[in-house]
Amino acid sequence: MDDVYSEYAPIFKALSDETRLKIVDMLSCGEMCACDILTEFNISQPTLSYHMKILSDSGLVLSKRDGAWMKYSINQEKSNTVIDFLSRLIKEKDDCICKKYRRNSK
Amino acid sequence: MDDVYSEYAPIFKALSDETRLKIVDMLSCGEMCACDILTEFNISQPTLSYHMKILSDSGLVLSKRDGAWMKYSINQEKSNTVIDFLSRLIKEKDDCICKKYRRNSK
DNA sequence: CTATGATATCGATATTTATCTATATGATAG
DNA sequence: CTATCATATAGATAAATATCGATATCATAG
Repeated sequence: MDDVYSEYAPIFKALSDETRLKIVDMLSCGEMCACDILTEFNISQPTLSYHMKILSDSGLVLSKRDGAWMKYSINQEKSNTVIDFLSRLIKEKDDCICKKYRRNSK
Repeated sequence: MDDVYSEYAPIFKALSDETRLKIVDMLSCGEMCACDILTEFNISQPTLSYHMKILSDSGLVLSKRDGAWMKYSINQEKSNTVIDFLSRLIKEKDDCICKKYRRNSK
């Protein structure tokens, strides 16, 4: 019902860290393996693995194993739903929650 | 330079909490005062004040004093820059950081 | 002025987050 | 098989976050 908020809050949390934002940007041209992503940051391998898990769990990033490597890529569909959600969130809409708090509603 | 990431990370952090997402939604039809927002949540007045500060600091929400009340509203321009940022982030682009990590680049 | 209502700040605290080192697991090459 | 490379998990920890009750500030009505 109004659990769109609890659905999207963790996705924005995934985007709320500069390292993860940069990773998403790095993936925007196509898939990369963890080892190549790692070279760009001054973080340990477990820390990168932690960030990739958060991005994967959020649905924004897809992962697949390719032999010894993990290949990561952007989930464009999911990402677009986030953009749509945010676009709608900030705009007045017919079925808007905010009508509830204004005159001649209810 | 690549501090777009550190510029936007705190904005997504502001959006990473269900209470704050709902507040933004409530503001989407126009301004509301803190006291009216508060009635919709089971949180204390100081907690709401804390959330409103995070939203205001992020730039997503504007605040102005109106007598004893604080009136909050969405900063549509700022919000649109966030949507644009996210749209660009997930898409391939000419000046993309990800080119750096691929053949015949540098 | 002063009482009241609205909001902000302070101090404390439980929880969550980001990070590390050490270690385990998984895959492949020889 | 076993050594090696890539990744994940476990355990520890410092820092950040969300929350509260108590109190301070600010604005207005009387």
